[in-house]
Amino acid sequence: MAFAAAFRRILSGSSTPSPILQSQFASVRHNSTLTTPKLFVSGLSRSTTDENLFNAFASFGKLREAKVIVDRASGRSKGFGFVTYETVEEAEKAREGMNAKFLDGWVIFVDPARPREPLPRQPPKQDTQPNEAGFTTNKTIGWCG
DNA sequence: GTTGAGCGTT
Repeated sequence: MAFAAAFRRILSGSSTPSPILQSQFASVRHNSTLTTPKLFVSGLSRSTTDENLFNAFASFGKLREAKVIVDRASGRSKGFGFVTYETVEEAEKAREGMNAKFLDGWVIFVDPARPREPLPRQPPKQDTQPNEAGFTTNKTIGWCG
């Protein structure tokens, strides 16, 4: 029975509203806007396909992509998928509207997806630290004879 | 045939 596991997942509390644990992606802020129109939907049924995901999230905005990740080896669903909207507001509405909701008999969890493709216009600001200091090779060794 | 944390195949 999928309902038992679903309720178990509800009571497990995947979205724990801890004010201390403020992650960049694991935060469920009711008043904040998402930074990406891409949503990560987990808790899907193993029978849920892209069409089910699309039909479940199509009511919140225009979907660019609704994909359920299926295992290439077995060809079945991995139990999670991704939903991409046109705008982040739609994604936010979808997240607030579909988080911890039922889909195909299972409770799904909607969260902002992690950036899989690094934007070519937005390079990760990684400051290159010049490690030149502290490694001055002392060639004052004149005793090597 | 089946059992539940997670971030995908372009």
